Amino acid sequence: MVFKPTNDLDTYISHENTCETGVVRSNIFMNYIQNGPIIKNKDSLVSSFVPDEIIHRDEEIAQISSVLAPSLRGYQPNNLFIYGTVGTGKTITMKFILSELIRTANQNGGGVKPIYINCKMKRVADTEYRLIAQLLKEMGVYVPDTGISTNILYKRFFEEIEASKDSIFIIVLDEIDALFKKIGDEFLYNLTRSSSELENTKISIVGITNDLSFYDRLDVRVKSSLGEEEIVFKPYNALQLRDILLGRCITGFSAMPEGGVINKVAAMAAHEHGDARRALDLLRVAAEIAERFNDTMIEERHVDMAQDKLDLDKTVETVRSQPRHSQAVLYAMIKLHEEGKNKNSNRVQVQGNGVHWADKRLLTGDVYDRYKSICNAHKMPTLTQRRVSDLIGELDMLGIINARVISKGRYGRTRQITLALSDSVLRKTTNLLKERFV
DNA sequence: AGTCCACAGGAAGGGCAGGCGA
DNA sequence: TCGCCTGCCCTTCCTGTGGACT
Repeated sequence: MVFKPTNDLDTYISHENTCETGVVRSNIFMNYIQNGPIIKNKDSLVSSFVPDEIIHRDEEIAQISSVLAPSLRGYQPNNLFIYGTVGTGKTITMKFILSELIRTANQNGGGVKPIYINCKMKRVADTEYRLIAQLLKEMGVYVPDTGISTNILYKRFFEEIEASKDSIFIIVLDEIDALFKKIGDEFLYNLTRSSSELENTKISIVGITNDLSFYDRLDVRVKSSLGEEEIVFKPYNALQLRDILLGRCITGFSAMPEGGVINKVAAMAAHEHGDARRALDLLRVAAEIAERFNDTMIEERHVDMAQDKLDLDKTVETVRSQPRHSQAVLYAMIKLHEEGKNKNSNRVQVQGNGVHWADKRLLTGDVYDRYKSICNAHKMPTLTQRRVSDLIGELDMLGIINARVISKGRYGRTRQITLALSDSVLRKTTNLLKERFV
């Protein structure tokens, strides 16, 4: 059988790693070498890549630079908060500015020490202890993962800071809202209050967040000790996204995409709140798919397939990495969803138009009952409803389900749950969970 | 207006694994 | 080795909620 490229993602995936005979060939990489890749420099096609020039962010760069510039003269910059939705270039702009700041500081004798930490990284800075430990690690100080009290850790941290005489530390906390959600704002208070007592060095904090209401939720005493400045990054529009993509195409591809590809990717990403990260992911995956099809150019159909693949990969991987009980809860929802669908389709056949098409909304109590029966069938201990309620909340936060609290009057308050998965993603997820719970 | 239901969700604490320091 | 510290996962207890029902 000769495999012809199609627009069907399942066909693509199922043939992704096979050959005509199903026998593994010894020259499996030959096609890649012979046909020549579309991708010239993959690094420049990922969202974390910091290019030499940041476009469409001149105003923001000027604003942030003016806030941080006093550090070059030995003065403490104001604390700064940067807001903006996902993929608006906050992180990349900040990293660009930090590299420029270091370069300029080095030319002028040093003294500025930026530390960048992503607070969303699991087991890196998702607790107060880990945050301070990570700050110390960034300063070259070994810290054990556990075993030391947080107070002692703070003490060590400020001792290290003080030892760096006449320096200005700029601590950039990316996704600071994630840390705030976990541990509150005490760490901000501790950092700002203690830093005001330092004699030889100074600390400034730059918080980056997607949450525009973040500052409003801080405690009053934290707000007063922060005394912050704020900058909001607006979403990119389709034209700006197109410019960004064109820039990355030049550095990333040896063959430019087909005519409408860039516009299509830009339009799709602009539709998703001007998300440049999504635009780059789409373009990169489309290029990878085109290469695997041995095509010489990225076409619009590759972009459509990339869109499906990104959604699929993200969700299935998320489900795969969940704890077993979370998977059991999700499996309970999928089973109830399937049964509801079948039941209603039968009823439609029997009763004609008298019954509405599948009511796919599930309730917490039903999900919990089914979850318990799945646990019993697999000899797993059952978690309490309280805990399962939290797991449902986590699945909601991950975007796998939509859960909304409703009141059914005297029949109580509950969560109304719907699956937030497309058909192809649901199929893959169901297969994955069936393997775990057969 | 008061009652009731089926939870939601906050707070507190238990048990566990693992590291540090005396 | 032991006590103390941590994070993590979990349970128990409790109060709050909001719309239907009486």
